[in-house]
Amino acid sequence: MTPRPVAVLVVIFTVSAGGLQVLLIRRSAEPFKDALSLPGGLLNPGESLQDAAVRKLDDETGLTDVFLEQLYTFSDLDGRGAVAVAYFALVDVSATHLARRREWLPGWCPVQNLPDLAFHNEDVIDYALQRLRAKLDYSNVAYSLLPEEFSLSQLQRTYEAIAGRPLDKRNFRKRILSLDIVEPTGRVASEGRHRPAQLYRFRERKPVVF
Amino acid sequence: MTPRPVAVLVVIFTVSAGGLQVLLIRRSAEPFKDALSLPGGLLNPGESLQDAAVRKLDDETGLTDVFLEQLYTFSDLDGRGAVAVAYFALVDVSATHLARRREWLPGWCPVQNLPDLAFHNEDVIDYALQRLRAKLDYSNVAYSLLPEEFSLSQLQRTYEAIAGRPLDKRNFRKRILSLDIVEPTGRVASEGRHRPAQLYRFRERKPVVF
DNA sequence: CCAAAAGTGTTGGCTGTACACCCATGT
DNA sequence: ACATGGGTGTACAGCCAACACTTTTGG
Repeated sequence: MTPRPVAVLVVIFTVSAGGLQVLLIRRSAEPFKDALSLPGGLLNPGESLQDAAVRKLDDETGLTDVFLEQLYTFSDLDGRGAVAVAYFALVDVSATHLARRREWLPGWCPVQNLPDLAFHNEDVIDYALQRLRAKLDYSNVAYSLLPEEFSLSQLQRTYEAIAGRPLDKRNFRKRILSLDIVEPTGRVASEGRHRPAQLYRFRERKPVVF
Repeated sequence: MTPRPVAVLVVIFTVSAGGLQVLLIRRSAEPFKDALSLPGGLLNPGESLQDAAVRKLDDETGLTDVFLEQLYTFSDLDGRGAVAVAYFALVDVSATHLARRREWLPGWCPVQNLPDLAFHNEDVIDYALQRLRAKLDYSNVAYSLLPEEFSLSQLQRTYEAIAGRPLDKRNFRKRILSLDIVEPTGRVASEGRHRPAQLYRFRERKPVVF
């Protein structure tokens, strides 16, 4: 048993409906048939871990050019044998095209009140959430959760959904602007029936650490 | 090739001779026979990743109760096929008993001026060093690099060896003491031919984050 | 004119950094 | 007596958190 099955798991987060959501699928095979779990699967021959994670993410969301990072490698999720390398990804819900399978559809689930999941996948999600919260404080990862153009209020709502608590508006804007990770586009958003908002975009659409 | 060989690698750091050192071995088998590399090996049947890393660490140093953390999982170190899960460990050099094999002995090598290593192991060490430097700033990991009792000057030298730059003595002491991670033992060190130093010990001999 | 969200500054506390001298010991 | 490392305090600057009102728009 020295050569072992190697799988990748992907924790795909998005912010939607004011909350942080994670993508779950319904398993169509044993073990844990019909239980909910994270998307994942075995490596193809010759495939690297990163490639497998990108492939899985693409399968489920149709996206490839988003934040995707290795999280942790588990060897005890199925009790024995298999090694599972977990990744986590951040996607803009408005850009995703969820897979439409004959079997149970994948769907978004709020990270508050997760149901019971196969293979202790709750632990994997908890770990990913910790990492995401930490990275929010010292990197621009949120670029991958929003459309190209967005208002500072939208950005703040995204941060609040992840942090799980309200943030002070003036302090938030001061901090984001002083970090110089976003720039105004010159355009304004007329969406909503309220005062139009200045739109911004991230200077870099790839991970940057402060 | 879906089931794959799974190996663990261990980056074992210590501070000695005023510098940060890493444990290297000389390979006795192909590929890269006779090249230097990190210690590592395949998982035994039924063994978890953590268990394999602990076993490897014990093989090389005789230590088991030290800081050991998963680092990253590589799938391209040997060009193809094998998956290598890297761990990193911190040991007190005065407590280690290096393995004495018939083959080439393991030995400490300063992380400044590493030689060429098998399997791009330099990259693994660089990554581990980044992580170590980061953790030094927000955790008590240094507990695993020092004997039970130590002076604040010793602790400072340890921090300086890892950071790679001198630190201000008064600021260092203020910070460490205000973090409340160490406590005085009441004993003093008469070692050296100079003024005796107050000895301290870590309150927790396990990882704590600030 | 009302509801809803956008936008905007100041203050006080805390934290991190720079900086220099005296003391105890062994040789 | 001198060389070596141990031990100590202050002052300034930058950062973060708390806090409330005005403006613009659509309905």
